[in-house]
Amino acid sequence: MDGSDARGAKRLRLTEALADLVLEEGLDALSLRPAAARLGTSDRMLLYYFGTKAEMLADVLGCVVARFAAHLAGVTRNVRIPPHQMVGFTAELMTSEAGRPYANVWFEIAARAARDDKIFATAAELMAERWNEWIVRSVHFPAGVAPRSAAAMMLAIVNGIILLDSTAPSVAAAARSRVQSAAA
Amino acid sequence: MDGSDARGAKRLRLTEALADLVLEEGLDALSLRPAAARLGTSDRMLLYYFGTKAEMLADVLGCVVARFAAHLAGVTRNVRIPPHQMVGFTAELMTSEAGRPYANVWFEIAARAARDDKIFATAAELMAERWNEWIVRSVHFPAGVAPRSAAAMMLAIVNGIILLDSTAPSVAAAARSRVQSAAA
DNA sequence: GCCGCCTTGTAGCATATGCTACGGCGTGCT
DNA sequence: AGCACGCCGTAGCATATGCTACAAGGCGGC
Repeated sequence: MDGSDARGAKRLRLTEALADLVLEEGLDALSLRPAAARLGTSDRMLLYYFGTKAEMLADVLGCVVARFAAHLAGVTRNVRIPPHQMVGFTAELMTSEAGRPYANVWFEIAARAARDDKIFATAAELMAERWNEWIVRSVHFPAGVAPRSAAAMMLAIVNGIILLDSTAPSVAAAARSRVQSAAA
Repeated sequence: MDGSDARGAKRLRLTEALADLVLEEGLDALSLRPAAARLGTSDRMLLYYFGTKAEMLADVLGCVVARFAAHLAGVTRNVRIPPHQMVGFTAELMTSEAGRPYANVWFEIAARAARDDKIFATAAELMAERWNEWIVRSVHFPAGVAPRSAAAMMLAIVNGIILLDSTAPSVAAAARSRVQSAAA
């Protein structure tokens, strides 16, 4: 019984290891031979366990999204964040050392999703959805506002800030200062 | 005189054509042989005029950024947009048929800039900077607000919205509705 | 012991990619 | 006419990439 499913177990372990790799080096690190070398195996094995690179990619993306959701959930375990602090809080979270890897792959996934790449599109949608749900759960919205819409707005602002933060830090800093004053 | 600089002129024409290509198909379309085929020449010629692929990339990115700035300027020629409409206006602009190509390459550039890719980093910074300057010029900010910071905040929100729009349309729609009500 | 299956290594293939070497063609200058 | 130089095509190289073919080793069941 364990022997029959050992393959699945190993596939999962490989997926986790590949997710580590992607989170610190980006999607380009998923080339079969280099990636396999990092894990101490061969491209031959990756194909054996995943069948095809596309399937491997799908598994790894799913893993990354799951980890991201778990990461978010872990940060706000039993904690509610006041609405006016959520944007700043999340922006800080995503630009911190722990959050940057997720932000970076998020950008890569989103960029490819924008070209009609189905596998990235589904991953991106899932990731954004999870992210938004997390905001809904972590913020206590005042009565009268639609949580999902308000959360989406916050998510958009956070996304914009971290995107600018990765490209034009001075512009991002200007935007952040604005968030500060708005929150006060 | 014209003969001596014919090379530079042709290089510029190639750059423009490559920019067209990139804007409609993405950065991956810049592989030498496929790109050259699209332009009716050979990879040999691209190397001849640009010297190296890296230089070609730099030229094309510069061209794309310049065109983007020109596009923005053209839309608001002699027009000022009220502050409370700028976010919605720009979001609409970038998700329109004319704007999407710019948004898509913007995401690609930003994603690569986030990994320490210098050439993309400089292009991304320039593009964000130009974008922000355009907002500063196109909006008449009330006295007492720092134009650059306010523009940066708007830019962040727009970025977030179009990013979500390309990945999770339903979330983006929720965010947009929020912008509408805030503007009213 | 032997057979069969799961796992894994070694080679190889077909294609793609950036770049180079070499040579031909035409134009303008002397 | 001859010659040099700018332009360009053909081949080729070295490497990378996804994937396949073949075979060897190991392990459990009969």
